This record gives sequence, C-alpha cells and structure tokens, in this order.
Amino acid sequence: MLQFPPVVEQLAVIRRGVEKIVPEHELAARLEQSRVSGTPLRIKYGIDPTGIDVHLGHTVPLRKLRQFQHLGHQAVIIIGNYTALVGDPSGRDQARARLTQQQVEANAVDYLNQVGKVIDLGRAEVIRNGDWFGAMSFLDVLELCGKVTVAQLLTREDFAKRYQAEQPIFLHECLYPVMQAWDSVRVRADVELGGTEQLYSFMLARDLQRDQNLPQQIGVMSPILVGTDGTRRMGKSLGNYIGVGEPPFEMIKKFMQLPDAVMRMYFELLTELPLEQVESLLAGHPKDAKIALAQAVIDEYHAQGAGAAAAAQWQREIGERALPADIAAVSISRRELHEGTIPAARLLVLVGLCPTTSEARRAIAQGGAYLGEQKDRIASHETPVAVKPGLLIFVGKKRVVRVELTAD
RNA sequence: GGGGGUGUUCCAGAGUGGUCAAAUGGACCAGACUGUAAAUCUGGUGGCCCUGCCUUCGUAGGUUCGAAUCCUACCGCCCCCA
Repeated sequence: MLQFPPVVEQLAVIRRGVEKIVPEHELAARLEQSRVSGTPLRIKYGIDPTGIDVHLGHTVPLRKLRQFQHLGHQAVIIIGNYTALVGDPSGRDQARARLTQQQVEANAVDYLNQVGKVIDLGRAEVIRNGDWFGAMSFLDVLELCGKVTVAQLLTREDFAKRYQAEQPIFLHECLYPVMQAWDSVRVRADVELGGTEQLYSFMLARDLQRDQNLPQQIGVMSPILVGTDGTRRMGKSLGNYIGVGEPPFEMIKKFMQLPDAVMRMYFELLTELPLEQVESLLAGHPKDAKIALAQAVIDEYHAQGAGAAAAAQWQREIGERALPADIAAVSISRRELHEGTIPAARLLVLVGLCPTTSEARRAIAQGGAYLGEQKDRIASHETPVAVKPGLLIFVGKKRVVRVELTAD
C-alpha cells in the first residue's frame, strides 16, 4: 500500500501559489480518502499542442503537477490533439485560427520534450484525446451535446462578451469546453490543473462526471503569470517571456530587468523556496532578491551551479560594467580603410552594430557610440577611426564587437 | 444579393489638395539618474553620397503646376439588411 504525507502537509504544498480551488472543501476529503485507501489521486493537466516554445508561464501548472507527483499522486497529461483543432476560446475576444492535424502532431512531440524538463514523464500517463474523440460517431456527439445548454455556455464570460458585442461565436468553439470536460470523464480525473480562466470547463467536467456516476473532479487553478513587462500575461506573441530553453545568462538578464513588483509572484509560482525565506528576501535589497530568484529558476532548467555562474557573470559584466567574457569578433576588409582609417558611421554599419547608416549617425549624434576599452565617445559620424585588429566598438550599453581585419 | 464603412509610417490613431517623412500616444533606441527595477527628464525612431536628395500613406491607373488627401478600377477587412 502506498504511503502519502499527512493531508495538512499535502494541502500546504498544493495551496502554494494557487488562486482558487473549487470546491475548496472537497479537496481535503479527497486527499484523506486517497491516503486511507492508499490510492493516488489522478491529476489531469491538458495541453493543446498549438505552439512550441514552453516558457515560464506554462511551467506554473506543470510545476503544480510535479508537486502532486512528489506527493505520490498520478499525473495524467492530456495531449489535446483534437481540441487543438478547435482552438481554445478562453480569454479571447475572437476565434482562434485552426491548425492542421500534421502541425498538431509535430507540435505534440516537441511539447512533450519540453514538458519533460518540468515533470517526470516516466511516471506520468500521456494520453491523446483524439483516442476517444476520433472514434465518436455523430450520434455520440449529439448525445454529449444534449447535456449542455446554450444558456450554460453563455455564462462563460468570453462567450457572453462576444455575444453581446455581436462577434461571431462558432459552433465548434462551443464544443471546446464540452470536449475538455469529456476528457475528464474519460480519464476519471480527481483533480484538474489549469489557469483561472478554465473555471467554466472545470465545472462542466463536474456536471458530466456526475452524469456518468463518477467522482467529481476538483479544480486547482493557478493565477496567470505576468510577463517580463509586469503587466500583460506572459506570452510568446507579446515578447515578454522567459523560455525554459534559454541559456542561463539570457535568463538572468531578463530576470534582473523585471519590475520589482512581480517578484513575489515569481518566487511563489516558479520556485520551491519556503515562503518565509521569500519574505525575508523581499525585505532586503530588491537586487539581491532578484539574483536569488534568477538563480533558483536557472538551476531548475540547467546544470547545478548554472544559476550561481550566471549570477557571477551578471555581477561582473553588468553590475560592474566589466567587459563581457566573450565578445563577438567581426572581420572587415582592409580595403575599407583609407590610410588606415574609416569614417565612424561606415564602421558601425560594416561591423553590424547598426543596420543602416542613418542609424549609425543617430547613435553617434546621441553620444551612444564608443571606441576602445576606455570607451571613448565617438564625436562625429565622419570621424576617421584608425582601425587596428582587436579594436572594441560599443553602441549603447549592450552591444559590443571586436574588429578583426582581413587581407582583402 | 442590396446598403454602408474602412485600409496611413512597428502598433494604435490624427491628417481630406501644397507649410507632410506625415500630429498624438504606446513600443523601441540613445543620453542623464539608477539597483541595466520603477518613476522622471532630454533627444531620437523610412533611406541616402544628409544644410540637400530619394522612396513611402492597400494595389494599379487618372485629374492637377502639385495628391496620403480628388476620380476610376481592383484587392482586403468590418458592419447592417435580406
């Protein structure tokens, strides 16, 4: 018989960083039941393989799933290869573009690779919902639809909004929550994980489960992680994300530029640091807290010690404005030189620091271009620069190259 | 099928015959400050052989000394009626 930690302990872990549990009171009872009977709870998490880059926002529910795994419960990953064909209408004010089956398949494989960085896939069930939806007849679909009313659908905020705004709501979109709920029936979910925008689907799943005389699932909903801009939700298209596949130094740079206000949320949702420790970190200097945050997250997705190494590099190169460890070398032809020199603006373009001459002129005019280790400011776009191999050229605070010369 | 509307520089959104490379805001870039956070301030954001020249305002033509602005056709998007 399996052993589970005491219910209070489990609850403490589960509640961390969770916005809503519905119905809250059922969770403890269900955990108790599982502990007594030695049966793990089945924790469902569904993903639609619509994109490919897993970022920290995606890891929030995934981490919750991992926590459940650590507590001894059964992770059930649903690959929504059929639901992806519909497109999740959640939180959208218009219909989402549909994908082809081929795209979805390719995405699914890629997704699992990335998901494996967060949870233990070896101990998880991975199921495609096409397994059952693909086999359903139209009659089956009709029967399923007979369990949901339009009025119910319209209680969803996004549908209601679109309805009122006279925006189109397609029938297949209406089926999305129904399909998602049916997944819960099929996998006999005890708990479903997701964002707060999933409330409707989670509740619908309970209705369908009751209809099938199954235990009703409990929804454990995480808040939406805000992006690096501190305002909008983290998302690939908004360019405000930190990807789990990014190199440590790239990650720490993004972390250090985070608005202070989001730190508490990031600590809570993206790390396992005890909350008391988080509070004391937040009470100290924000910069130190950010370093601790970045290290904790980086260590999870890279080799042990990667976080500390990245922090040290950040401190050296950015905190102390030392020269970066690896500066890209760019070769230019000697033929560009006239008596050993070249006009400054032309140099910046040749070396790739500025895309156009106009931009190079601007950078120089605004005092944002420098030469050599001493970072001497370039005075004018026509200043002749004496180029010697190894010369450092800077534009702004972040861009540097080292020039090399080729014979011709 | 009928009626109406709309398409502007990265985004939003002004501009309805010259003073428009095109207001304003966002975003972004550079500078100051700083913890490369926030806030704030300054300058900038089509290109070039840069006191001037060239190309841009859905596409193609046309009217005009002159068009983002007027006309014609086409394409796209939206709404209403049926």
